[in-house]
Amino acid sequence: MADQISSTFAALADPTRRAILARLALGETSVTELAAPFEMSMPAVSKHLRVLENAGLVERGRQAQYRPVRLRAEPLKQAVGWLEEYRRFWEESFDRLDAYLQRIQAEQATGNKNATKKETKDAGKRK
Amino acid sequence: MADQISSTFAALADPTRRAILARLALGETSVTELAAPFEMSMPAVSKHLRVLENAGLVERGRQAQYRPVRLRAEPLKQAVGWLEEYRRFWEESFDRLDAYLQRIQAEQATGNKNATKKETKDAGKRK
DNA sequence: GGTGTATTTAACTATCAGGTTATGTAACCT
DNA sequence: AGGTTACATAACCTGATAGTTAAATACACC
Repeated sequence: MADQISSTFAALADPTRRAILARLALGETSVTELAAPFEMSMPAVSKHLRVLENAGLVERGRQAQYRPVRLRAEPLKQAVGWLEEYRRFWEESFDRLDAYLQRIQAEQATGNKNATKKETKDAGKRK
Repeated sequence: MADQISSTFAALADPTRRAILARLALGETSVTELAAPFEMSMPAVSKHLRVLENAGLVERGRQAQYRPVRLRAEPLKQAVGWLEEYRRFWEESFDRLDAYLQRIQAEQATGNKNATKKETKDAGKRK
């Protein structure tokens, strides 16, 4: 089995599974109800649920014939933690030209040395 | 081809690719240097880069024989946006019992209304 | 105890992902 | 021009994913 964060991201890579999680955010429900919106057989949904369960993103209960499914969001926390490391990169809001300009500017200013470290002085300038 | 967010998550689901992105956060570099830490052939790394590129997570330049690779973090923004929708779920810091207690409390308070039409009476009873 | 409902498991198929080796291509370096 | 360096592409293999239909299981209800 893969590491936790890999299986979390893998689970999230499928639109059906993301839709299932979105539904579960409204509250625990049955497999049949989860399956209803999809043009897909029940066993297919059952498999998606298994993937989500293996990733720790859902838990399953037992209640009469029903096996209620419930969201477990903890793994998402870890995923967001990983992504946050990159926040500064997208917050620099750069398109390619900006990036290029910033880079050569930085290079000229510092005599190069750490040209890839980005200096991004006026990153907020877009438009 | 899949939607943007699916291919972003799919790209992030592989540890090699996450390591590549982590390296790129330190600055743009060559394919060979990216490949160095891995026990894997160059073509394998090349494929990973292709996946990252298709997901919009890297850009590639051309500089003599080198084809420098550079991080593009914008798609991560969207991914984190999706995840943020679930933040409240993991911040509620709940184990299953907590979740159960919160749910019945809410149900009692609101006269049931959004109990997922299932009443989930003793859902917290695992074992 | 048989029937209906909810869901899983099994068996199968097709496609995709990640790896390999071998070969091709483009730019640099005498 | 010929060799080396840096990389990509092609062809191939293997295992995992995503779906299917059909059968099995579990419980509720009469």
